[in-house]
Amino acid sequence: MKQEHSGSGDPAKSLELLWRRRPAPSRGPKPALTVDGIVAAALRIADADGLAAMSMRRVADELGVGAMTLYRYFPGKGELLDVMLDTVYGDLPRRVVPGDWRAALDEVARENRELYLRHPWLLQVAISRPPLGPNVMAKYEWELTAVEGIGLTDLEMDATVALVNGYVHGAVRTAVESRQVIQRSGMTDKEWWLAHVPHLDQIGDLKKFPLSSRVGTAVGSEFDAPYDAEHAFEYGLERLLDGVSALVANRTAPEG
Amino acid sequence: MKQEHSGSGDPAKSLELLWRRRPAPSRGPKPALTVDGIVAAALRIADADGLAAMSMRRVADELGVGAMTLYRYFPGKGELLDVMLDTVYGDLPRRVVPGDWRAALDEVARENRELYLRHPWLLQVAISRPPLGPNVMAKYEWELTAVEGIGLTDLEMDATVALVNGYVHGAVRTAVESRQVIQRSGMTDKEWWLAHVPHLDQIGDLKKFPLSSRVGTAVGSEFDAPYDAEHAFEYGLERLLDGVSALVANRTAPEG
DNA sequence: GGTCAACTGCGTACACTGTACGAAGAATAG
DNA sequence: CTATTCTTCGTACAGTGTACGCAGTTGACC
Repeated sequence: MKQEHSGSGDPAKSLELLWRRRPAPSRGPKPALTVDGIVAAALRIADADGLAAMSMRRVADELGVGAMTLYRYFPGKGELLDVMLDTVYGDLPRRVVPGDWRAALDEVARENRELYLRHPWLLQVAISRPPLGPNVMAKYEWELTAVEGIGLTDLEMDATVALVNGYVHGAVRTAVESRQVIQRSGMTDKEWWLAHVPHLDQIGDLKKFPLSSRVGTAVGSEFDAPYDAEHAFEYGLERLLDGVSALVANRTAPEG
Repeated sequence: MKQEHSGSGDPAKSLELLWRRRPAPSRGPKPALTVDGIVAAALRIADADGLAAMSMRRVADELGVGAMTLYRYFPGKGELLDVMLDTVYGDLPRRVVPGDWRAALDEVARENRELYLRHPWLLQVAISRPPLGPNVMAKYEWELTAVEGIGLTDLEMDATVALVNGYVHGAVRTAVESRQVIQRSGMTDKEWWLAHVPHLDQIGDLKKFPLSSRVGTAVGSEFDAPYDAEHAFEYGLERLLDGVSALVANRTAPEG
């Protein structure tokens, strides 16, 4: 996959766009479009057909204008993506679970998971140096709230939130890739495995990989894809929170 | 980022390519290239300039042939990527640490990390349904060895290996993205943050995000990028293995 | 040795991409 | 009324993966 990148323009212009602070022009003709309208069209396309289908020409077509018209509203595609990101972050419920850090982190993980599942193209946008729009800021604040006041340092709070977010990203990416490959190929994972095994055994000698054969077969016969993804997510999240729990316990009673 | 996909051709052809079992043709002129030569050229480009730079035309140029010539050796770009993947997996040392599952899993994580750092383009290829070449098989076998015989079920073994691999993928992706964005923008994260804060405060009122301000400042002043990535990796891996540890302890002494 | 089938290399073409440039027209300030 | 600013958008450019078909080379068979 190719990564899609944010706009690298100057901070002032980007923040103006994200916070909708562009001063209305006085002199020329009235603009036919709005930033929100363009973003909505782009989101419709990305949600339905993926990020690869979201070209500037396609978005322009959706709005009934020429492709270059969009460049009057956004410096480039990167900035459009930035605003799309901040916009979908606005859909997070951001429920706060007070008094129970584990339940709160669990909620953070699940809301992020839902968001990725609703907008799979999010998995493909690079988010180091996120666009600092209102919803990106609110999301980070909400996530930190989950681990505030439980004895972690500021640095550990940030690392923990990043850890959970990274985990969710990876888990959903795997699940979505699996879902997409099933659709594209018209084969389940089990069918795919069964189509390969005979050739593989003849050409590469499966007996040289006893653990892979045993475990691979167990996984293939036990799981079908959606169930698998669901359980992998639950399994990993539990391990992760157990790990954080050990740290929190250590911070709460360090003189032991 | 756009995902790059594997070839979807029939298993026989793909496995033939991966295991180098293509019968040498008897009739026509001798081929001027070899599968290994093409893969080596493609790897040189991908390692140096990234996956986006690795176009069929560029690989062909590197070898001094026309673009379409490559299609005599690979059905398409996807299959070339498959063989590239299996090839770099061959560079893993695959050191076995006997008798200590935690050290063994740690080794798995670190070797995978090194591999991703050496070939960052690996982060962008989708690996659900990996190409079943000799090195892909050996890697999976080696990873399962780390968690064999410690009381986990076959399903838990697979889930644990997948969890560690997913974690490493995510951690390295974050680190590499950060490294790349610093290079492209010529700004460190701290400089970037300091360039945004004044505009952000004026336009969006930072006082509404007290935790973000506090933690963000702490992170910004304490870390520079490479140190940050290193520590984030260590921190997360420790949490993860602590979580697995809790499960293993539970399986070892379940009647407590 | 001649013939034919199989094989290799590769030029051209097609439908895409993001976006630089500049022309044509509309709205308003003076 | 004019000058300025602002809009829409056609055209162009350098890329992408790869389908198609042609020219030339080689070895197998008669």
